[in-house]
Amino acid sequence: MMFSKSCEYALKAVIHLCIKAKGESRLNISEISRAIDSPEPFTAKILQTLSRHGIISSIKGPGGGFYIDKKAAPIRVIEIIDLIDGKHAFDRCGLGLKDCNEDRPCPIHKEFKSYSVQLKHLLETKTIQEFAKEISRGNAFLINT
Amino acid sequence: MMFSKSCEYALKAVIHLCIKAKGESRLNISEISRAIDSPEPFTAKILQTLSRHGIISSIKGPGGGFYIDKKAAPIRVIEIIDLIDGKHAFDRCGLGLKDCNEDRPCPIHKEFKSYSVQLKHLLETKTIQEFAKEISRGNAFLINT
DNA sequence: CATATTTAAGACAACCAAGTCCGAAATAGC
DNA sequence: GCTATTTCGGACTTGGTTGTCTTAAATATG
Repeated sequence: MMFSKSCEYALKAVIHLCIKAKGESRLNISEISRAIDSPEPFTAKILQTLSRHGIISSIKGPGGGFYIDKKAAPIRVIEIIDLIDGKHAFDRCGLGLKDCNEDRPCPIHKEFKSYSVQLKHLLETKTIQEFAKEISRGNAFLINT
Repeated sequence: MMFSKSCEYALKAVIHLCIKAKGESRLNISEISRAIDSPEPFTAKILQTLSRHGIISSIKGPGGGFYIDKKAAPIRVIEIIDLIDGKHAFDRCGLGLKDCNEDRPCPIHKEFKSYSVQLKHLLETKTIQEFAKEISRGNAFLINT
């Protein structure tokens, strides 16, 4: 697994919010977890974290729920990964060395580096909104049939 | 983390054996775990698994230990990963979907696929012996300073 | 203001990977 | 054959991630 379960749910949830709750409309926890096929209370925890850090917004009380602020900038995929899984979650040494670098590389360093550089660039430039658009168009999906 | 701790230790251990215990000479558990900086009893478990599946060889008793059969074919990196972490450990869906494919992709499927294909090819063609050579030449390392 | 609805927060439980321990089996050397 | 050494195998412990539950806080509505 590239990312933790928490991170997978976070990515799916924010993508779904971008489609269904941009601006005025809101979605509550049960609607979200149903849409992305995730355990409801666990999803609640993750949504709270995302909200606490300002990646998504929330409103308590009747008619409340979670939503994406219309005026907010597009959300880069890397922001969610850094928040949930920690920085450099995906570009650590393949053999687990703490200090693996060009000067003192592990044997698979060079090969892995070329991938993680590409991957990092992808995650830093791609936005959740772009993914949401693919879903809206029916070109991609968040759950299995 | 790309691979499990078990898999990291397995890769390091087999690389080390390729350097120090090819043919007649053997290394025991404490020598190996010291060389690759891993917990001794946990490393023992992993070496047993590798031995049971014929990736490395072992001899019990005084002067015994683990070694790489000189006559055995070079060990492809993928063999160790498949054994320890299970098949397709590294090319599962980035969002955790069970059935994610071209026909019904998750939004990050296409981008991830292009990496996992490259990575898979690398792991299927690179051998432990090649990595061992890099270590022997002083161009790569298995532990931090 | 009372009530229903919804998120917030923290404690708790279940699960799995990581790591330990111990007795059994094999074997080399005396 | 006895002893020391070493791997083998299984049971056990620990720690972190995943997932649940319960109570509190906020707020919309009548």
